[in-house]
Amino acid sequence: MIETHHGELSRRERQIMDIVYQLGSASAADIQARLPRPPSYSAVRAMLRVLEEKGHLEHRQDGPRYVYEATLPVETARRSAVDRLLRTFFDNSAGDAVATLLDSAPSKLSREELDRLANIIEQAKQEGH
Amino acid sequence: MIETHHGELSRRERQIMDIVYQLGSASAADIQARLPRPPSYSAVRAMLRVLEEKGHLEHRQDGPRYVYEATLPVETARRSAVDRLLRTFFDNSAGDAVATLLDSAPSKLSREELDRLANIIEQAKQEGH
DNA sequence: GGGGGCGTGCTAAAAAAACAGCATCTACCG
DNA sequence: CGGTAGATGCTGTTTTTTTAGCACGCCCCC
Repeated sequence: MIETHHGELSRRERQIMDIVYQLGSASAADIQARLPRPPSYSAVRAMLRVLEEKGHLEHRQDGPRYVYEATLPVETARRSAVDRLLRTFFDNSAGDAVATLLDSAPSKLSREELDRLANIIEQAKQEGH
Repeated sequence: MIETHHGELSRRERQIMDIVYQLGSASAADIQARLPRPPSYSAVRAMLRVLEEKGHLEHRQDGPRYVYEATLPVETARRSAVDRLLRTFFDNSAGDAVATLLDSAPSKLSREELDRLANIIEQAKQEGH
């Protein structure tokens, strides 16, 4: 079984996986550019190779260079990250998490998004009842 | 400046900080019991000492033993963890994150919680407009 | 009052991670 | 053609992490 990017990864490995998930796919140079206190290019490639050996990443050739992607579907990794966040900081209460998200950055939510969310909630009420 | 528990922590350190945040406060034994593939008791205490030196944890005496807590307020760490999740997996869209939370575990949200969330959304609509 | 259980501090060693350098290959361009 | 730029594979070294072991102190109770 392949682990998700948390829990069993080293510090740099985790940072790299985060970047890959964020970008969708990335070259060694992309990753180096975004790594905090970036190490040498060689170092980055060495870690990419390890992550590939461990099964977390895979690469395809894109012109002259390698482009890496996560082997685990992003939905799976996301789900797992959300679960972890819920467990660690919200005592598994999705409601609390949603509340935090909503009142933290209210201005960042457009009218359309708010409507969409209201719909989802409405639907949940129907089903739940 | 003290870092949050992500980004600059080693694997074990991160696991420990997660446990501490989850429990609120914890003894060395508590932590050992919850660590995956638990190392020796001594090892756990050594890491706690390091985390304290680095400023991530502090301890108080509780009867015969030390009880550790995070120095960073849980709200701060939570906020930072949420931001990270948003950035990594939701392209900074709080709306998408909420949607994921809502339709992932709908049954886990009680009627009361749904009402509460609906209120928050309603309020956000007012303000936003 | 002494032995066991349970806690701590400290230190050293083993294992893993992080890193950089070099050799090589290939494509392109003057 | 050659040489330069940019890519990879590989390997060795340094640093950090992870771990266990040992000595010491305190409290309890047999």
